[in-house]
This record gives sequence, structure tokens and C-alpha cells, in this order.
Amino acid sequence: MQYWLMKSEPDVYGIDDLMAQPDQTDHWDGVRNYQVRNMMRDQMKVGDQAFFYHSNTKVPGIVGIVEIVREAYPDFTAWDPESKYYDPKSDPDKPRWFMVDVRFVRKLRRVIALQELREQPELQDMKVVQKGCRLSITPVTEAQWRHVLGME
DNA sequence: GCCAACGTTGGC
DNA sequence: GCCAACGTTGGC
Repeated sequence: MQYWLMKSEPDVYGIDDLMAQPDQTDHWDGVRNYQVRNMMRDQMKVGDQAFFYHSNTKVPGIVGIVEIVREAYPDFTAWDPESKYYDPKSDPDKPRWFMVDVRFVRKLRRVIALQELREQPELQDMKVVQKGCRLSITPVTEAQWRHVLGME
């Protein structure tokens, strides 16, 4: 089992939006970065767990936990001209972009702010605390996962 | 294949 | 809203 951190802007799609879905499950659409696509497509497995992270907000940080419940399949928003994720270069016969389905597991008892993560010597190597990290999905080691939960 | 220009991300 | 970081695009 692997661990991940998945970023989303709460103004666009926050953890409360996921909780409001039927089965508290939704697809993670809109990934338009090749590195992230490759991780999602090649490495993410059903049963993996991920931190749900709120970015671009007053207090960015980890707010909850989700689980991968469906492995990568084509991101159909790439073919929808009405979607803001529309990509005319994605050929339905050879999909360029992929998404997974995630299910809400729980909220953390409190938000663990990016600032706090940065203060932890044990988390120096965590991708999300590194300068200039713009990937919306990053891997988390088991040690990092446990450490974050210990801060809750 | 280089690289400047441009666009996006996301913390602050 | 600013701007640093960095990915993508496209001319050459």
C-alpha cells in the first residue's frame, strides 16, 4: 500500500464537496501535468491512501484522508469543450489524460497547516514542503504518513 | 534541440 | 494581488 498527497483548491473542490457526493466518492479530474499523470496512471492502486490537501487558501494544509477506489481511466473532461479542462489534443482513441476515483475516509481532527509541516525536521523531505513544488499529487512515505498523523 | 516567451501554480 | 518557480510552447 502506498501513500499520496493530493492538492485541491477548496474554492474549486474541497473536502466538503467530496463528502457531499453519493458514496462520498468522486473522480479526480483535471490533472494536466505529465509527471502527475504518470504517477496516477502507473503507480496509484486501489487501496492506496492519500492526504487531502487544501491549496491556495488562507491556511493551506492537510484536511483529511481519502482512499483510491478506482485505478486510472481516461479523463473524459478532456473531451468536453464546455469543461475548463478541455484539451482538443487528447484523442479519444489515445487518451492523453487520466483520472482515478477517490472515496472520502475521514477528516483530520484539525487542519495540519503547511507551515507546521515545514517546522518538522522529520518531514524535510516531504515533497509538499519543498520550495517550488507545483505537482498536484506527490508521493508520501509511510514514515511521513505516520508522522503527520501523529501531529493530529 | 535550444531557449525565450508565456502561462500556471500556489504561498504569502 | 504579487511574484518566484517551473512546465509548456513554438520559432528558429
